Amino acid sequence: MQDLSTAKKRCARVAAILKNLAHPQRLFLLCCLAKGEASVSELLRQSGASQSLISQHLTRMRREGLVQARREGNFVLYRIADPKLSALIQTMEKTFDE
Amino acid sequence: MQDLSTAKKRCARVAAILKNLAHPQRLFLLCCLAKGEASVSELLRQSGASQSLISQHLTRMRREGLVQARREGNFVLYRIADPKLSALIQTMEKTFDE
DNA sequence: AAAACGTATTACGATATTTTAATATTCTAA
DNA sequence: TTAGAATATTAAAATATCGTAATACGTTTT
Repeated sequence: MQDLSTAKKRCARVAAILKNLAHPQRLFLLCCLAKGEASVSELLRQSGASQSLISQHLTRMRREGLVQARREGNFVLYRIADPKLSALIQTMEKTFDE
Repeated sequence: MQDLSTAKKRCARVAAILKNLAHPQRLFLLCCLAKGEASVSELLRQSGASQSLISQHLTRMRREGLVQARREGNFVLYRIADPKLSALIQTMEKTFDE
């Protein structure tokens, strides 16, 4: 175990990440991406939310470093930046499965 | 794997939980409690935040079912309600350790 | 080069969250 | 039974987040 200020710093870092996950639509997007790269169109179809909103969510998560994007022709493909995050999301899905 | 609407419902449920964790001070409180029951005074000492604020955070998390409380004389002892949540928090601490 | 497609950005009102300060409550001990 | 310690509640201002609508941007196709 570590000292308090270290623990607090970690909490600040982790909380900043969790702010992104703490929204139903963003979490859903991340769950989709935890299964692999996906285009905005695909995410749009699955989520059912508006184009603008999805794009804003993705932009935000890219800005915060949770996801990365690459363009392929007309499409933009998103993926989760850090395998640790993928793992965490899948853990959460299993944990709150029932 | 399950159908989309099931996945979305789960995301809604989980996001509601994560909203509580997505705050540095609340996450810190939960990390403390993940190690075992603690009084408000103890949490207050460790966190260093104001009495009112800590109490509000705890009240909120109790309302949302993340923690439970019992009174012991003058003190109120808090604990995490669901072992699953304790486990998740410890997983997160390890995951974002470095 | 214009049209069409996929994605991103901007602006704004509505709503929610966070924090501080002041006060109230509950219990114990004198 | 009053004082004091521990905790909770309330109110209100400051700030942040959310969703919609309108528009812009980049790429491909015609």
